[in-house]
Amino acid sequence: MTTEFTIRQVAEATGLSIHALRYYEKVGLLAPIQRASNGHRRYSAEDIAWLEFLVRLRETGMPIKKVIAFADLVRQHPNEVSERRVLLEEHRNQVKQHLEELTHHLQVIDLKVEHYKQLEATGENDHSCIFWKHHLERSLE
Amino acid sequence: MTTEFTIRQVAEATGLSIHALRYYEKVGLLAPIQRASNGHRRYSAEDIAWLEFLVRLRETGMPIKKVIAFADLVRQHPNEVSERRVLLEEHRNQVKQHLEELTHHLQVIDLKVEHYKQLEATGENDHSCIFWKHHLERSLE
DNA sequence: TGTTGACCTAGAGCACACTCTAGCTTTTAT
DNA sequence: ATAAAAGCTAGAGTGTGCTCTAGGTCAACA
Repeated sequence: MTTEFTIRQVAEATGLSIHALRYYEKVGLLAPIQRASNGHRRYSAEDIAWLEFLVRLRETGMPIKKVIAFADLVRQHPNEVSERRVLLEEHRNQVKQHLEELTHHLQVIDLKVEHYKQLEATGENDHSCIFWKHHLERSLE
Repeated sequence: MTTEFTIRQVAEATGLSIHALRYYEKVGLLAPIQRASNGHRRYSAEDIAWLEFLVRLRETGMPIKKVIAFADLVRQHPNEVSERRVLLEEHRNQVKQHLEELTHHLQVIDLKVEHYKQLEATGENDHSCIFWKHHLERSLE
Protein backbone atom coordinates (compact mmCIF):
# COMPACT_ATOMS: atom_id res chain seq x y z
CA MET A 1 0.00 0.00 0.00
CA THR A 2 2.83 2.35 0.84
CA THR A 3 4.68 1.44 -2.33
CA GLU A 4 3.88 4.15 -4.81
CA PHE A 5 4.14 4.32 -8.55
CA THR A 6 4.38 7.20 -10.98
CA ILE A 7 1.90 7.55 -13.82
CA ARG A 8 4.60 6.43 -16.23
CA GLN A 9 5.20 3.22 -14.35
CA VAL A 10 1.50 2.48 -14.22
CA ALA A 11 1.19 3.13 -17.94
CA GLU A 12 3.91 0.58 -18.57
CA ALA A 13 2.39 -1.90 -16.14
CA THR A 14 -1.12 -1.73 -17.55
CA GLY A 15 -0.50 -1.04 -21.23
CA LEU A 16 -2.62 2.11 -21.03
CA SER A 17 -1.22 5.44 -22.13
CA ILE A 18 -0.46 8.19 -19.63
CA HIS A 19 -3.20 10.20 -21.31
CA ALA A 20 -5.68 7.36 -20.94
CA LEU A 21 -4.85 7.01 -17.24
CA ARG A 22 -5.68 10.65 -16.60
CA TYR A 23 -8.79 10.30 -18.76
CA TYR A 24 -9.94 7.23 -16.82
CA GLU A 25 -9.62 9.13 -13.59
CA LYS A 26 -11.45 12.17 -14.98
CA VAL A 27 -14.45 10.14 -16.15
CA GLY A 28 -14.66 8.21 -12.89
CA LEU A 29 -13.21 4.81 -13.64
CA LEU A 30 -10.77 5.47 -10.85
CA ALA A 31 -11.33 7.35 -7.64
CA PRO A 32 -9.05 10.39 -7.36
CA ILE A 33 -5.51 9.13 -7.14
CA GLN A 34 -3.28 10.22 -4.26
CA ARG A 35 -0.82 12.99 -4.96
CA ALA A 36 2.77 13.61 -4.01
CA SER A 37 3.61 16.99 -2.46
CA ASN A 38 4.31 18.40 -5.92
CA GLY A 39 0.86 17.40 -7.16
CA HIS A 40 2.04 14.40 -9.17
CA ARG A 41 -0.09 11.26 -9.03
CA ARG A 42 1.12 8.37 -6.89
CA TYR A 43 -0.61 5.08 -7.65
CA SER A 44 -0.75 2.27 -5.10
CA ALA A 45 -0.44 -1.43 -5.95
CA GLU A 46 -4.16 -1.60 -5.19
CA ASP A 47 -4.84 1.03 -7.86
CA ILE A 48 -2.90 -1.07 -10.36
CA ALA A 49 -4.81 -4.23 -9.47
CA TRP A 50 -8.06 -2.37 -9.94
CA LEU A 51 -6.88 -0.97 -13.27
CA GLU A 52 -5.93 -4.43 -14.44
CA PHE A 53 -9.44 -5.61 -13.85
CA LEU A 54 -10.89 -2.59 -15.63
CA VAL A 55 -8.67 -3.31 -18.60
CA ARG A 56 -10.10 -6.82 -18.74
CA LEU A 57 -13.61 -5.43 -18.79
CA ARG A 58 -12.67 -3.00 -21.55
CA GLU A 59 -10.86 -5.66 -23.59
CA THR A 60 -13.90 -7.90 -23.43
CA GLY A 61 -15.90 -5.07 -24.97
CA MET A 62 -17.60 -3.52 -21.98
CA PRO A 63 -18.34 0.12 -22.85
CA ILE A 64 -16.74 2.80 -20.70
CA LYS A 65 -20.13 3.85 -19.34
CA LYS A 66 -20.83 0.39 -18.01
CA VAL A 67 -17.38 0.15 -16.47
CA ILE A 68 -18.11 3.47 -14.77
CA ALA A 69 -21.39 2.03 -13.46
CA PHE A 70 -19.42 -0.89 -12.02
CA ALA A 71 -16.85 1.43 -10.45
CA ASP A 72 -19.68 3.49 -8.95
CA LEU A 73 -21.17 0.38 -7.35
CA VAL A 74 -17.84 -0.43 -5.76
CA ARG A 75 -17.54 3.06 -4.34
CA GLN A 76 -21.15 3.59 -3.32
CA HIS A 77 -21.84 0.16 -1.89
CA PRO A 78 -18.47 -1.23 -0.83
CA ASN A 79 -20.14 -3.86 1.34
CA GLU A 80 -22.79 -4.95 -1.09
CA VAL A 81 -21.56 -7.16 -3.92
CA SER A 82 -24.80 -8.53 -5.33
CA GLU A 83 -25.45 -5.70 -7.79
CA ARG A 84 -21.88 -5.97 -8.97
CA ARG A 85 -22.28 -9.70 -9.38
CA VAL A 86 -25.40 -9.22 -11.51
CA LEU A 87 -23.64 -6.68 -13.70
CA LEU A 88 -20.64 -8.95 -14.17
CA GLU A 89 -22.79 -12.01 -14.86
CA GLU A 90 -24.65 -10.13 -17.55
CA HIS A 91 -21.39 -9.09 -19.09
CA ARG A 92 -19.98 -12.59 -18.84
CA ASN A 93 -22.98 -13.91 -20.77
CA GLN A 94 -22.48 -11.35 -23.49
CA VAL A 95 -18.81 -12.24 -23.76
CA LYS A 96 -19.68 -15.92 -23.99
CA GLN A 97 -22.13 -15.28 -26.77
CA HIS A 98 -19.65 -13.11 -28.59
CA LEU A 99 -17.09 -15.87 -28.25
CA GLU A 100 -19.45 -18.34 -29.87
CA GLU A 101 -20.17 -16.01 -32.75
CA LEU A 102 -16.49 -15.36 -33.26
CA THR A 103 -15.79 -19.08 -33.27
CA HIS A 104 -18.35 -19.59 -35.99
CA HIS A 105 -17.05 -16.69 -38.08
CA LEU A 106 -13.56 -18.11 -37.70
CA GLN A 107 -14.72 -21.46 -39.05
CA VAL A 108 -16.17 -19.79 -42.12
CA ILE A 109 -13.02 -17.75 -42.72
CA ASP A 110 -10.94 -20.91 -42.32
CA LEU A 111 -13.06 -22.62 -44.96
CA LYS A 112 -12.58 -19.68 -47.30
CA VAL A 113 -8.82 -19.93 -46.84
CA GLU A 114 -8.98 -23.64 -47.58
CA HIS A 115 -11.06 -22.93 -50.65
CA TYR A 116 -8.43 -20.46 -51.89
CA LYS A 117 -5.70 -23.01 -51.26
CA GLN A 118 -7.53 -25.52 -53.40
CA LEU A 119 -7.93 -23.01 -56.20
CA GLU A 120 -4.22 -22.28 -56.01
CA ALA A 121 -3.38 -25.96 -56.14
CA THR A 122 -5.58 -26.73 -59.14
CA GLY A 123 -4.92 -23.45 -60.95
CA GLU A 124 -8.65 -22.96 -61.17
CA ASN A 125 -10.29 -19.54 -61.17
CA ASP A 126 -12.38 -18.21 -58.37
CA HIS A 127 -16.09 -18.77 -58.73
CA SER A 128 -18.79 -16.45 -57.52
CA CYS A 129 -19.37 -15.80 -53.86
CA ILE A 130 -22.76 -17.51 -54.09
CA PHE A 131 -21.18 -20.61 -55.51
CA TRP A 132 -18.85 -20.66 -52.57
CA LYS A 133 -21.72 -19.96 -50.17
CA HIS A 134 -23.53 -23.12 -51.30
CA HIS A 135 -20.31 -25.09 -50.96
CA LEU A 136 -19.89 -23.62 -47.47
CA GLU A 137 -23.42 -24.52 -46.42
CA ARG A 138 -22.76 -28.11 -47.37
CA SER A 139 -19.52 -28.12 -45.36
CA LEU A 140 -21.15 -26.77 -42.23
CA GLU A 141 -24.42 -28.68 -42.22
CA MET B 1 -28.60 -13.67 -60.80
CA THR B 2 -31.70 -12.19 -62.39
CA THR B 3 -33.51 -12.13 -59.06
CA GLU B 4 -33.22 -8.64 -57.78
CA PHE B 5 -33.61 -7.14 -54.35
CA THR B 6 -34.33 -3.64 -53.11
CA ILE B 7 -32.02 -1.93 -50.66
CA ARG B 8 -34.61 -2.46 -47.94
CA GLN B 9 -34.70 -6.19 -48.52
CA VAL B 10 -30.93 -6.38 -48.47
CA ALA B 11 -30.81 -4.38 -45.26
CA GLU B 12 -33.15 -6.89 -43.66
CA ALA B 13 -31.23 -9.84 -45.04
CA THR B 14 -27.80 -8.66 -43.89
CA GLY B 15 -28.65 -6.78 -40.72
CA LEU B 16 -26.99 -3.66 -42.09
CA SER B 17 -28.90 -0.38 -42.24
CA ILE B 18 -29.95 1.12 -45.55
CA HIS B 19 -27.59 3.99 -44.81
CA ALA B 20 -24.74 1.58 -44.17
CA LEU B 21 -25.38 -0.21 -47.46
CA ARG B 22 -25.06 3.04 -49.40
CA TYR B 23 -22.01 3.95 -47.33
CA TYR B 24 -20.37 0.58 -48.03
CA GLU B 25 -20.85 1.14 -51.73
CA LYS B 26 -19.53 4.68 -51.57
CA VAL B 27 -16.30 3.68 -49.82
CA GLY B 28 -15.69 0.74 -52.14
CA LEU B 29 -16.67 -2.32 -50.17
CA LEU B 30 -19.11 -3.09 -52.97
CA ALA B 31 -18.72 -2.44 -56.65
CA PRO B 32 -21.40 -0.08 -57.97
CA ILE B 33 -24.72 -1.85 -57.63
CA GLN B 34 -26.99 -2.19 -60.67
CA ARG B 35 -29.83 0.27 -60.97
CA ALA B 36 -33.45 -0.02 -61.99
CA SER B 37 -34.69 2.41 -64.63
CA ASN B 38 -35.69 4.86 -61.90
CA GLY B 39 -32.17 4.88 -60.47
CA HIS B 40 -32.98 2.68 -57.47
CA ARG B 41 -30.44 0.02 -56.54
CA ARG B 42 -31.18 -3.58 -57.44
CA TYR B 43 -29.03 -6.08 -55.58
CA SER B 44 -28.39 -9.58 -56.90
CA ALA B 45 -28.19 -12.73 -54.78
CA GLU B 46 -24.47 -12.61 -55.50
CA ASP B 47 -24.25 -9.12 -54.00
CA ILE B 48 -25.95 -10.43 -50.85
CA ALA B 49 -23.58 -13.38 -50.59
CA TRP B 50 -20.63 -11.03 -50.89
CA LEU B 51 -22.11 -8.70 -48.28
CA GLU B 52 -22.60 -11.59 -45.90
CA PHE B 53 -18.92 -12.40 -46.09
CA LEU B 54 -17.98 -8.75 -45.58
CA VAL B 55 -20.17 -8.66 -42.49
CA ARG B 56 -18.26 -11.63 -41.12
CA LEU B 57 -15.00 -9.83 -41.65
CA ARG B 58 -16.34 -6.73 -39.94
CA GLU B 59 -17.81 -8.69 -37.04
CA THR B 60 -14.48 -10.36 -36.44
CA GLY B 61 -12.96 -6.91 -36.07
CA MET B 62 -11.40 -6.31 -39.46
CA PRO B 63 -11.21 -2.54 -39.97
CA ILE B 64 -13.12 -1.09 -42.94
CA LYS B 65 -9.88 -0.14 -44.65
CA LYS B 66 -8.65 -3.69 -44.66
CA VAL B 67 -11.98 -4.98 -45.94
CA ILE B 68 -11.67 -2.44 -48.74
CA ALA B 69 -8.20 -3.76 -49.52
CA PHE B 70 -9.67 -7.25 -49.74
CA ALA B 71 -12.49 -6.06 -52.00
CA ASP B 72 -9.94 -4.30 -54.20
CA LEU B 73 -7.97 -7.53 -54.60
CA VAL B 74 -11.11 -9.34 -55.70
CA ARG B 75 -11.86 -6.68 -58.29
CA GLN B 76 -8.33 -6.04 -59.52
CA HIS B 77 -7.11 -9.64 -59.63
CA PRO B 78 -10.21 -11.78 -60.02
CA ASN B 79 -8.13 -14.74 -61.13
CA GLU B 80 -5.43 -14.49 -58.53
CA VAL B 81 -6.41 -15.68 -55.07
CA SER B 82 -3.05 -15.95 -53.33
CA GLU B 83 -2.90 -12.37 -52.10
CA ARG B 84 -6.42 -12.69 -50.82
CA ARG B 85 -5.52 -15.92 -49.08
CA VAL B 86 -2.56 -14.25 -47.35
CA LEU B 87 -4.74 -11.36 -46.19
CA LEU B 88 -7.39 -13.73 -44.84
CA GLU B 89 -4.83 -15.97 -43.16
CA GLU B 90 -3.35 -13.01 -41.39
CA HIS B 91 -6.78 -11.95 -40.24
CA ARG B 92 -7.66 -15.47 -39.17
CA ASN B 93 -4.56 -15.57 -36.98
CA GLN B 94 -5.50 -12.30 -35.36
CA VAL B 95 -9.00 -13.55 -34.67
CA LYS B 96 -7.62 -16.75 -33.17
CA GLN B 97 -5.36 -14.80 -30.87
CA HIS B 98 -8.18 -12.50 -29.89
CA LEU B 99 -10.31 -15.55 -29.12
CA GLU B 100 -7.65 -16.89 -26.80
CA GLU B 101 -7.36 -13.61 -24.99
CA LEU B 102 -11.11 -13.35 -24.64
CA THR B 103 -11.26 -16.87 -23.27
CA HIS B 104 -8.74 -15.99 -20.64
CA HIS B 105 -10.48 -12.76 -19.71
CA LEU B 106 -13.72 -14.70 -19.42
CA GLN B 107 -12.13 -17.13 -17.01
CA VAL B 108 -11.02 -14.28 -14.78
CA ILE B 109 -14.43 -12.63 -14.88
CA ASP B 110 -16.02 -15.96 -14.01
CA LEU B 111 -13.76 -16.28 -11.01
CA LYS B 112 -14.69 -12.80 -9.88
CA VAL B 113 -18.35 -13.73 -10.11
CA GLU B 114 -17.67 -16.86 -8.06
CA HIS B 115 -15.80 -14.78 -5.54
CA TYR B 116 -18.79 -12.44 -5.21
CA LYS B 117 -21.11 -15.40 -4.78
CA GLN B 118 -18.97 -16.67 -1.91
CA LEU B 119 -19.01 -13.28 -0.24
CA GLU B 120 -22.78 -13.22 -0.58
CA ALA B 121 -23.06 -16.70 0.92
CA THR B 122 -20.85 -15.99 3.91
CA GLY B 123 -22.03 -12.41 4.43
CA GLU B 124 -18.42 -11.33 4.34
CA ASN B 125 -17.30 -7.95 3.07
CA ASP B 126 -15.37 -7.43 -0.11
CA HIS B 127 -11.63 -7.30 0.32
CA SER B 128 -9.26 -5.22 -1.71
CA CYS B 129 -8.70 -5.87 -5.37
CA ILE B 130 -5.11 -6.88 -4.67
CA PHE B 131 -6.24 -9.42 -2.16
CA TRP B 132 -8.48 -10.89 -4.81
CA LYS B 133 -5.69 -10.69 -7.39
CA HIS B 134 -3.49 -12.94 -5.25
CA HIS B 135 -6.36 -15.31 -4.75
CA LEU B 136 -6.90 -15.30 -8.52
CA GLU B 137 -3.28 -16.02 -9.26
CA ARG B 138 -3.44 -19.09 -7.08
CA SER B 139 -6.59 -20.26 -8.86
CA LEU B 140 -5.08 -19.95 -12.31
CA GLU B 141 -1.60 -21.26 -11.68
C1' DT C 1 21.43 30.22 -13.38
C1' DG C 2 19.27 27.97 -16.70
C1' DT C 3 17.60 24.28 -18.96
C1' DT C 4 16.05 19.64 -19.10
C1' DG C 5 12.55 16.33 -17.83
C1' DA C 6 8.60 14.62 -15.59
C1' DC C 7 4.35 15.91 -14.44
C1' DC C 8 0.09 19.02 -14.12
C1' DT C 9 -4.76 21.10 -16.06
C1' DA C 10 -8.28 22.36 -19.30
C1' DG C 11 -9.82 21.74 -23.31
C1' DA C 12 -9.36 20.96 -28.35
C1' DG C 13 -8.85 17.46 -31.88
C1' DC C 14 -9.07 13.00 -34.02
C1' DA C 15 -10.11 8.21 -36.10
C1' DC C 16 -13.58 5.18 -36.85
C1' DA C 17 -17.87 3.74 -38.62
C1' DC C 18 -21.62 4.86 -39.39
C1' DT C 19 -26.18 7.85 -39.11
C1' DC C 20 -28.93 11.47 -40.30
C1' DT C 21 -30.69 15.60 -42.91
C1' DA C 22 -32.27 18.36 -46.74
C1' DG C 23 -34.05 18.54 -50.83
C1' DC C 24 -35.16 15.99 -54.83
C1' DT C 25 -37.41 12.21 -58.16
C1' DT C 26 -40.37 8.53 -59.19
C1' DT C 27 -44.20 5.38 -58.59
C1' DT C 28 -48.53 3.96 -56.77
C1' DA C 29 -52.93 4.59 -54.66
C1' DT C 30 -57.21 7.71 -53.85
C1' DA D 1 -54.70 15.96 -59.04
C1' DT D 2 -52.52 14.91 -55.07
C1' DA D 3 -50.55 12.69 -51.40
C1' DA D 4 -47.93 8.84 -49.48
C1' DA D 5 -44.08 5.60 -49.95
C1' DA D 6 -39.69 4.39 -51.45
C1' DG D 7 -35.59 5.66 -53.07
C1' DC D 8 -31.82 9.02 -54.57
C1' DT D 9 -27.38 12.35 -53.63
C1' DA D 10 -24.19 15.20 -51.18
C1' DG D 11 -22.69 16.31 -47.27
C1' DA D 12 -23.18 17.35 -42.29
C1' DG D 13 -23.44 15.33 -37.70
C1' DT D 14 -22.76 11.80 -33.97
C1' DG D 15 -20.92 8.63 -30.33
C1' DT D 16 -17.03 6.35 -28.54
C1' DG D 17 -12.68 6.46 -26.67
C1' DC D 18 -9.08 8.16 -26.50
C1' DT D 19 -4.96 11.49 -28.00
C1' DC D 20 -2.79 15.67 -28.30
C1' DT D 21 -1.72 20.69 -27.39
C1' DA D 22 -0.76 24.82 -24.88
C1' DG D 23 0.81 26.75 -21.17
C1' DG D 24 2.41 26.05 -16.55
C1' DT D 25 4.84 24.02 -12.03
C1' DC D 26 8.52 21.86 -9.78
C1' DA D 27 12.98 19.48 -8.86
C1' DA D 28 17.42 18.21 -10.25
C1' DC D 29 21.48 18.60 -12.80
C1' DA D 30 25.44 21.28 -15.60
